[in-house]
Amino acid sequence: MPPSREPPIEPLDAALYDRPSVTVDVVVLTLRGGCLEVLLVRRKEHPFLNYWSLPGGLIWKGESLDEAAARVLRHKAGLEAEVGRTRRPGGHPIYLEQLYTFGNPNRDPRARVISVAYYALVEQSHVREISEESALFRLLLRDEENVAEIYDAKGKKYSLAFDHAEILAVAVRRIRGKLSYTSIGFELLPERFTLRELQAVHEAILQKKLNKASFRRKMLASGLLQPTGEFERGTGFRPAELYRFRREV
Amino acid sequence: MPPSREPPIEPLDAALYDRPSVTVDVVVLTLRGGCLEVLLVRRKEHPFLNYWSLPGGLIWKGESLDEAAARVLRHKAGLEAEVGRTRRPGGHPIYLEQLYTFGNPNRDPRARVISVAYYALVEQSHVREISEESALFRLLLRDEENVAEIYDAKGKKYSLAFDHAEILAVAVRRIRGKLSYTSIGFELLPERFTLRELQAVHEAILQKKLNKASFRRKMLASGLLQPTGEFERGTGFRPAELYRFRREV
DNA sequence: GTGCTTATATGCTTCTTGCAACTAAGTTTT
DNA sequence: AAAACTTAGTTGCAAGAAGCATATAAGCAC
Repeated sequence: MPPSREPPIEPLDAALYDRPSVTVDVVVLTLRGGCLEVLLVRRKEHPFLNYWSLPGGLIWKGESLDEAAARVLRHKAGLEAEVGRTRRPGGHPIYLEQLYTFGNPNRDPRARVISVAYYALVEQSHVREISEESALFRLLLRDEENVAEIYDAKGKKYSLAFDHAEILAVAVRRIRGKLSYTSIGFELLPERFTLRELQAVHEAILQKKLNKASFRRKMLASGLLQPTGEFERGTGFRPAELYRFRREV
Repeated sequence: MPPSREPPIEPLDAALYDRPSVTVDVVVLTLRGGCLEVLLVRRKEHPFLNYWSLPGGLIWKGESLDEAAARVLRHKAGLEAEVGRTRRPGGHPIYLEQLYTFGNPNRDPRARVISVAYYALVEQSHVREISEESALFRLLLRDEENVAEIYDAKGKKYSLAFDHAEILAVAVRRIRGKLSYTSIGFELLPERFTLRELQAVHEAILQKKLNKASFRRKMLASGLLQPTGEFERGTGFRPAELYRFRREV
């Protein structure tokens, strides 16, 4: 039997239950200049007026969580995505996946808000800073820290609204973990890319230098790369071969 | 700018928003007879009256998701847990961690219910079938399938309430993934255990045989094991040494 | 052509993993 | 008591993966 001191599992009246708002927040990540960057939007309301925050919104009736995340991505980042993996007009998919759910009772001072966080990996050229109220920021996660740090192009550091710095930390850790046993590393690259670019993606996510020869051997042996026979152009110096990610063998 | 055909991100009236119930469901896993088993409870209400389901409950006011999961575990499984990792009276912690959030609009036919799923790993001797309305079932996840299968001791297969078979599939896959780069393998064992038992845990989770010599080498080299100098007793045949999991080096 | 830079390949060493055979320590059988 | 049996634990070897250094190749500038 359950301990007698505890309240019963079902409270006698509905007042004990919570009926929270549920939102979806999306971590849109891209790679620029060898660093991970995240798309943030400026808040126009209290609390955290004028703070930068993750794009997000309340879920709607009849909409799944995945659909809500895709909608937020579409409206606040101008990106078409779907959890399976859709192809955008350009032909390259956007990777979108549920990350974690944040539900501490006081994470929003106004009311109980539970946020289901998603993350999206987007090729750099497709992230547009849709309005003056959205921008890309450099993302840095130090070892052992449970919040990520955010910097603008000038190196100025920012505090984020709500628990969003914590959400970013969870996102970076998740991506680091999945890098080795999934193919998410390709999601930040255009359809055709060089091995050097692929290595840069891995190095940015893991925040450490990798051995060139080993990296090439492993990638080529994985069977995930399809050589296109084409090469970079106008690089100065020897051009690298372009590869394509081979989905499904 | 966002496409003009889409509704605005913030609907004009609140009728578009959903204000769902939020519940926590807990996947309590243990190991018995070389198989993963899961604790299920029998439903006493419609829908899915008399179906077996995951223990769960609505979140309460002022309670975090982690706390709600621990409360469900306490009341419906008689287990003390906390997400960090607490020690129960016996001295062994219960591993509890958020798994994934399920929010399809029709997963509960009565109303919109979003469920934040957790999973707990429990040493076999501590799982009690608390009442006649709870029991352990064998858990099997076939490759490529997106729902898990549930069998009782006689080998009879059951259908679960709601999307709970899908939740179980996600749980098994998550644990499989984390087995190699975390120490969750120890959470299903008592404080002192043999290498053979540890290997059995890994084999049950991965559902494949492992090589004895390689497994031993890797485990001993990991530095996670502390020999106790003590040995099994009354085993018939040569007794194996007992090891302890060394938390934090 | 030379010199510079980056791409790509190769040889070597080290570490890991899988496989098989071996020794060790108990109990049971004869 | 000795032999047989079963599981615990070790060791040697081969195949594979990963780190490191070096060599060759291909483009550009001069």
